[in-house]
Amino acid sequence: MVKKKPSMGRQKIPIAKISKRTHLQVTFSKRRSGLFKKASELCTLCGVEIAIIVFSPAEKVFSFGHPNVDSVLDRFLSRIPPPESAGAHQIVEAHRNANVRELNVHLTEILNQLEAEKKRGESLQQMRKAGQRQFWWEAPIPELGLHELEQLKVSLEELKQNVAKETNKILIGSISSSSPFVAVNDVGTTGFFESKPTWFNPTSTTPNIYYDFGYGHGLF
Amino acid sequence: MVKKKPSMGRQKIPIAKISKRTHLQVTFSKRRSGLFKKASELCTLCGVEIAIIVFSPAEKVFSFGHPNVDSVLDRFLSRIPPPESAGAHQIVEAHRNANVRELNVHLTEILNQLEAEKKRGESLQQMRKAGQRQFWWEAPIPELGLHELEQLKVSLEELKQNVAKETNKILIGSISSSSPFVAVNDVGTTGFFESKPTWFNPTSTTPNIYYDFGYGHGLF
DNA sequence: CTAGCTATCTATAATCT
DNA sequence: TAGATTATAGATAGCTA
Repeated sequence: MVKKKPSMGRQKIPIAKISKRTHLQVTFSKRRSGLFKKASELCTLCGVEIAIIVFSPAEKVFSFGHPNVDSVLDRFLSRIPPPESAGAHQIVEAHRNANVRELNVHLTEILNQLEAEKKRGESLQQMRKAGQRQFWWEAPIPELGLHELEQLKVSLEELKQNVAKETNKILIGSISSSSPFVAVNDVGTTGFFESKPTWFNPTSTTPNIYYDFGYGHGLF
Repeated sequence: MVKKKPSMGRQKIPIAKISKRTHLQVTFSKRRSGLFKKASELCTLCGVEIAIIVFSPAEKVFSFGHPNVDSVLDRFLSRIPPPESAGAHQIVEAHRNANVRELNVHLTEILNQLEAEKKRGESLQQMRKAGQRQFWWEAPIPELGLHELEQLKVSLEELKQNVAKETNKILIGSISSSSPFVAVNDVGTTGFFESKPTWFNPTSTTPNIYYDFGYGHGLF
C-alpha cells in the first residue's frame, strides 16, 4: 500500500525576506509567538525585565513586557533623564500608573487561572472521548460553568465597550485641544521594512552579530 | 568496550528562576543571544521593525533593534499623541480616573465569578472521584463550556490590550512631551530584577501567557 | 485567523577545552 | 571568561481541518 507522506516535517528556509504574503503572515505570527515565549522564559529563568516592540508587516504593533512594556521603556528612557522641569508632574503620573499596572497584574492572574480552567475542560473532554461510560457522571457540572461563563462574557463585553468609549473620549479631548495628529493607526512610513538589516549579513559566513551590547561594563 | 559518555545532551530544565548564580549568568547570556538571533531572523524574514530592551540580572542594559532601538521606540511612542495643554490634560485625567474605577469594579466582578468557576472545578473533581451516576445524558455540554472559555480568554486578552493601551497613553504623555531620548549608556537603578514574574506561575500546569497583544484592532 | 499535526531543524544544558 | 561539543529539548515549516 502506498501512503502519502503525512508531513515533510520542518524544512530549512533561507533567512531572507519571505516573498509570499500569506506565508509571511503565518511565519510572522508563529515566530512572534515563539519570540515572546523565549522572552517570557528568559524573564522567568533569570528574573530580568524585558520589553519587546514589534511593528508587523500589517502595520500593527505587538508588544511584550515584563513586568510590562511601559515600565521597562520608562526605565530605559529615563536612563538619560529628559531635561524636564515638571518633576512633580511625572511623580503624579507614575503614581496613577500604579493603578493601571495593578489592574494588569490582576488580569494576568485571571488569564492564568482561566488557562487552567480551560485545561481542565480539555482533559474532561478527552476522558469522555476515551470512554463516555466511564466518566459520564461529570456531566451536570459544566452546565453551571456555561451559565457563569455567559455572564462573565457579557461583563467583559461591557467592560470592553466602556474602555473603548473612554479611549475615544480621551483621544478626542486631546486632539481637539492640542495637537493635530490622530495617527493611532497611521501608516506614515511605508516600505520601512524593505531594506535589508544592516546588522545582519546573510551572505557572510560570519556568525550573526547582534546588538546585544551591554551598556554598563563597570562604569560606576 | 566501555566509553565514557561524551555528553548528557541538553537536559530539560524547569521554567522557574534559576537559583545558582553562575548558572543563571550563563543561561542568561546564551538565551539572550538566542532571543536576539530569533529577533534578527524575524526582521529578515518578515521585514519588520523590532526593539528589544533587557535589563540583565547584572544590572546592565542590553538592547536590540532594527533598524535601531531609538527609531522603533520613537515610532511606538509617537503612536499616542502627546497631550499638551493643561486644560485638556485635566479632562483626560478625569476620564482616565473614571476608567480605572470602572475597570476595578468589573475586575472585582470577574474575580468573583472566576472564584465560582474554580470552586466548581474542584467540586467537579471530587464528584468524579465519588463516582456518582446521574445525568450522563448531558455529557456533550462540557464542549460548549470549553468553547465559551476560549471566547472568554479572547475577551480577556482584548481587555488586557485595552488596559495596556491606556497605560501607554498616560506614560507617553509624561515622557514624549519633553525630548528625544537618545541615550543608552548609563546604569543607575538597582534591585529591580529581584521580584518573580507575576504573570507566570511555575507551579501551575498552565502554559505561559504572553503579552503579545496587538494594538491595531480598530477600536478608534 | 486559530489550532493541531509530524518530521525536521535549531537552540541549548551539561560538559569539556 | 569564553568557545567547542554533543545529545536532547524545543521551535517550527508545511499541511490539514
